Amino acid sequence: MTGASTEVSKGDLTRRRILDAAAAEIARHGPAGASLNAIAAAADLRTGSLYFHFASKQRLVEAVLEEGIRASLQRLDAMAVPTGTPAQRLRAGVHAHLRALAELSDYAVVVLAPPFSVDAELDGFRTLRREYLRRWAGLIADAQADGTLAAGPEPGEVRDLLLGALNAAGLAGQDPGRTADAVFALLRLPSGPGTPGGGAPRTP
Amino acid sequence: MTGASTEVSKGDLTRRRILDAAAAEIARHGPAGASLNAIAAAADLRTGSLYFHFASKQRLVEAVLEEGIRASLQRLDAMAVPTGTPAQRLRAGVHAHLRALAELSDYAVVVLAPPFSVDAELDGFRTLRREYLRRWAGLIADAQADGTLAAGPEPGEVRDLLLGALNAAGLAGQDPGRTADAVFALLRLPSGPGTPGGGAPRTP
DNA sequence: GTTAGATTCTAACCAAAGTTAGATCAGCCG
DNA sequence: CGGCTGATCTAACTTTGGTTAGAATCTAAC
Repeated sequence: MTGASTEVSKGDLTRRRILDAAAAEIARHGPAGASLNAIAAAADLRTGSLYFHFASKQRLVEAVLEEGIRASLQRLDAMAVPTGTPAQRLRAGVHAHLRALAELSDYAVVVLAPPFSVDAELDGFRTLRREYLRRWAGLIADAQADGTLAAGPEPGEVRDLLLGALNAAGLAGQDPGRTADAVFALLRLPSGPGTPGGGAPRTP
Repeated sequence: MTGASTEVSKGDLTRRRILDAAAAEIARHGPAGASLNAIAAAADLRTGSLYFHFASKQRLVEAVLEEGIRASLQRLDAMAVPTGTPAQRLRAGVHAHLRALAELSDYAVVVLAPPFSVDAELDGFRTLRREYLRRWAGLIADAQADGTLAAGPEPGEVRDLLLGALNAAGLAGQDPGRTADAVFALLRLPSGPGTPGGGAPRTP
């Protein structure tokens, strides 16, 4: 082998470059519209070279999807930890999702564009996505039990509505802080002691 | 000419068939992923025959977009007429949007999938879409002035959130009535005398 | 039944996209 | 130094997709 096991090899670097380029291209033109030529050019490579890192275009797309969900889930985990009241955790979740949207823009767009399903989605992606949705349903169920959210509709239903709203705002390039405030105001969430005043919580 | 002017000619029929097929294909695979071969096959035609009805694939896609927005706007007009309280009109608008989503499924998906912008969108489409959004911003502004919705955030911002939520539910295949009820509950909209109990208003 | 126009099919053409095989080059290890 | 492995490039091939030109068919009027 080349280099110590803990080091990032040269290949890992370009692999990342390819993923970034692919995410950008897919976000702009959809999975089908993203050409390997364009991706390779953006990654400063020749088209054929992509095949050293990914077995096929399909695999590359799947890798982008998986990466997007993975990073989103990670952010959700970091912010919506099981501490505080249901309302606080819900607010934290909203902030996490919006931040993921803003920071991973290209990856996030790809992940949450539901209409165009990539056929034969990777198992890893499905699993992570399911996990992400499950996590959210939990947050919502707690908020409903608590009276923070209306108790009528199913948690999964509410989750779809809420994430749909957040995604739309995120894709439109809205400021995460503003969007969060708007959502909380519309839902009439108490701006409790958890997150002050409405601004986004600080995180390094 | 063939046939009286008020009759639907044979060509008009197949034109419609092509549009339907194209909408379905685009909804499933995105504009770039929808191939003329697949569209023609679904419309029971040979690929070349499409060009008698549409000058290019681009034009066909534009026609689908325009058709989708046109039908949506028409439904909104029919239901959210300027009568009743802001809350009632808002509720009517929600129902209209959800019904459009359910009834025009393929066309609607195409219209509201924002991530993948069709380059060089047709002017007619842009105009109609703008009008649709303007209409909604009006509904929301009235509801905010009325106290029905929180007054803080901009109407356009709220509209994006609301439509995003509705679209997500609609794309997921949720029942329009259930979704409407859920939305109203979350927003704590008064279930006033306008639309009874929460069910979707009847319309032939 | 003939004719004109509308509609569809056939059969190509061309460009672009995904894919592959082999050559090339750089860096490390012995 | 000499060879091995990782990484990239080059140059092709194959398929698919959009597009076009002209033949063929159908429909409706005369």
